[in-house]
Amino acid sequence: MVRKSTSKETARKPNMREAILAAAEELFAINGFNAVSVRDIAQAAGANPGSVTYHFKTKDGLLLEIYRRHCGPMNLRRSELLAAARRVRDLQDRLEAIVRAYVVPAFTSGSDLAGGGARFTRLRAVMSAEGNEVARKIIAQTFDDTSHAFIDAIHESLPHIPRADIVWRSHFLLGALYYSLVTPERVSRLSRGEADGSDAAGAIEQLVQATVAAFQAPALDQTAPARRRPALSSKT
Amino acid sequence: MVRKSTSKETARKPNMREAILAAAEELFAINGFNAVSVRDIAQAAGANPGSVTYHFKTKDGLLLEIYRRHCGPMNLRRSELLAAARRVRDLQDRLEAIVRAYVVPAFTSGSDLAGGGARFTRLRAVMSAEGNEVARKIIAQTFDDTSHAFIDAIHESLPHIPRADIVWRSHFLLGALYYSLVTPERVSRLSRGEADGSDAAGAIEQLVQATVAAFQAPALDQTAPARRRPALSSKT
DNA sequence: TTATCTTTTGTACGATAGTACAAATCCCAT
DNA sequence: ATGGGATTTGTACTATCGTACAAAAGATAA
Repeated sequence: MVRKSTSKETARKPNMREAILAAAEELFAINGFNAVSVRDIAQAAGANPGSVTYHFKTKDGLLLEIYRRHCGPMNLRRSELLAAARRVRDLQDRLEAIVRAYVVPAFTSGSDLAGGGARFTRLRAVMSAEGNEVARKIIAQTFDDTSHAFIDAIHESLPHIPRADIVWRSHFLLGALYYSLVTPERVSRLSRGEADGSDAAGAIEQLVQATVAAFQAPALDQTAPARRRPALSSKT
Repeated sequence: MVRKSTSKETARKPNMREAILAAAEELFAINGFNAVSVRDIAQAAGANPGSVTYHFKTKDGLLLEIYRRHCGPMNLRRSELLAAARRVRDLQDRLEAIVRAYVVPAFTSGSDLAGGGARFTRLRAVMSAEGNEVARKIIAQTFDDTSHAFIDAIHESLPHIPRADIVWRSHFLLGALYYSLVTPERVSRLSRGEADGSDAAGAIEQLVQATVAAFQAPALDQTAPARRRPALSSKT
């Protein structure tokens, strides 16, 4: 409280560790884990390569710390919003509130961390695509509980839909969410400027609206042997 | 026709070039571009590292050739299916046919190439997440036309929905499609075995059903200033 | 100030990356 | 069979990777 920072991003010397974390987060989220070297991170943070080793021991350790930094606040925020959503009476409104509780923190959580949660969610998307081992372990540990909680909540508000269908649809939701953060410029390009893929609020509204409708789609009758199922090679 | 191959995957010496392409495609699709070395590819193909340089000059050239190999057949198949879908009279059925025309080739095209198009689509997903430059250029050149054609077709069958909304929803479709191919095991895990994420036919049905519903969702009224828009920091 | 602990710097090492290139080998028309 | 182009092999070069580690610098309490 006593020491005021210069309020510029070139903070004099409050925490080199934080600078490295921020730089790594940004670079990993944009270029992936493997394409970014420790030297790249150090340079972006204005630090020495050896300093990264000192604070985080290894490159994996650095990624691990990034996850640790974000997972807690994000899942906490999700839990709060989910709890509130569960109390919504109208089933339609409740479903929307649940979806919103899942989506919003992915764009905005970690409000104290500059840049918000969107960058971290993008990082998760990229790590997922790269099949990063460190990320995979943390995800399974940290996010599966949350995912199950959301799936259960959605299932409660849509009792006539089989759980498997809900899992699929929430999977699609996560994929859509990830992809929106990975290539937002594609939306702008394909819409010829009518939509802005980088506008978080707009993306959230679109995503929530589309996803709620997807969840409400009729159940996929898996007992009936496929009404019509075209193409697809006959074997396998 | 005269020469019969041994029908084992260790084909004696038909085409080392093909073996390298197949190995690279598989490794890139699973581990990403940067995590796979030319030596890894050569070893998986039973070839010498220098042989890769001989056939494809550079690692980028190898990736480029993979794209060239698949883009043509896949977009051709999509065009055929889209043309057929456009002739469907019932608007509801037509929308489903259009979505199916977009999704099915992503899982199955390149029928002559072993493994089908799912591997290539997964590769595209991973390259997209990694922000691969080579991939980005080819995508913009090759897929934007196809994407616009589908968006237009969907727009025709849903004239009351703004084009921007349709762009967003087709973007979500692609994200969901990608993610389904990147981490199919997540579906199996979260559904506790009730659903099989690796079952292409099942994934297609789920994806089509959910996406059609998403497209049919009410238009997002963007003139009205946000019915209710919670959370999200007030600034920015 | 001085002693001690923390942090940063500079540098080096071994491993591995992409690619180049000459030699060896294979394939096939003549 | 043989000559010649296509292909494969083996190896080497340079660059960069992650990481280790000793020395320098900075901070803190006595």
